[in-house]
Amino acid sequence: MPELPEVEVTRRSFASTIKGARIRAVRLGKPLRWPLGIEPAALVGCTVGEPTRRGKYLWLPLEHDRRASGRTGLNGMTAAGGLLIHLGMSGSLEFAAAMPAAGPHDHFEMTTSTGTLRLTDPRRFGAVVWSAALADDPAARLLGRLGVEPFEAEFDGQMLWSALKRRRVAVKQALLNGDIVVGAGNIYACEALFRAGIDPRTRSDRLSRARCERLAVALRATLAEAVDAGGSTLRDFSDARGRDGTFQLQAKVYGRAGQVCPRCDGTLRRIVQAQRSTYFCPRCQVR
DNA sequence: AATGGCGCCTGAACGC
DNA sequence: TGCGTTCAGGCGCCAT
Repeated sequence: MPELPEVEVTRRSFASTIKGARIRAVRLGKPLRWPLGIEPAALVGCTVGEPTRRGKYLWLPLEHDRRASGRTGLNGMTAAGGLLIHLGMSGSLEFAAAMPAAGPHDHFEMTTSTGTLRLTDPRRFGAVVWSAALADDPAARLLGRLGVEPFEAEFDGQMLWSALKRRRVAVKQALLNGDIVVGAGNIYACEALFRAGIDPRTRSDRLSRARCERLAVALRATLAEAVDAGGSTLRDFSDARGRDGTFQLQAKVYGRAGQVCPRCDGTLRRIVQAQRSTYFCPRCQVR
């Protein structure tokens, strides 16, 4: 499931090769979570800038190219702005010079001068949305509720503590919410809490400042290690060059109910919080 | 403002 | 073999 590491790994795998590419054609498959918001033909002729990431979203800036002639959109206009991309639950991007024929789960495809970018997303929780600017709607509305980036200096134990002390939900849910700090989905929230020795059921406002410090460090380290491992490939994630991730092999608790805790020899458990599986060690993760 | 629950989707795994 | 059920979970949205 694409969380911050998978999105970042994907970004790095095609950022430099797509930068500067001229869009030649855009085709859509079945509807994704939200409509594109612009005529696909209006994107033709734009040049793709450097892809960036915010939380689990990717932003592909599009620029006008003054030298461009040829195809234009409605009223002779081409679209600048950019594309906000979310991989949802089952999405992955591929960018390649030669692309096999589109399959039934390929729902967005953009042919450019240096290769084709394709979004494959069987469950269609993902989205590709055009926005005139990152600061304008719809991008602004989608990104507006997001918390801080975990690798920014602004995110630290103090900041986490002051945000959590106003919440009463379980700390696992607070992490998943993404309005305090972005990036952790179910896998990395579980792993970070294990690393910090914190019971995922702990009420957010009951965590001491020192434990928030540990959690902030643990979350950062977990996400960084996952990026280094190329993300987690549980089923079908791979980066834009088709490379699988390996973090699932070094996960300490996720998906390991019944196994021995790698730290204390207790038995790992699976519980359900907010209709989602939580994996943890009831012995060495304390409230 | 914070919180809990719902719905969107499809494929895999499972029980009968 | 075939069918129905459950599960996977990101996240906007709604009601409370």
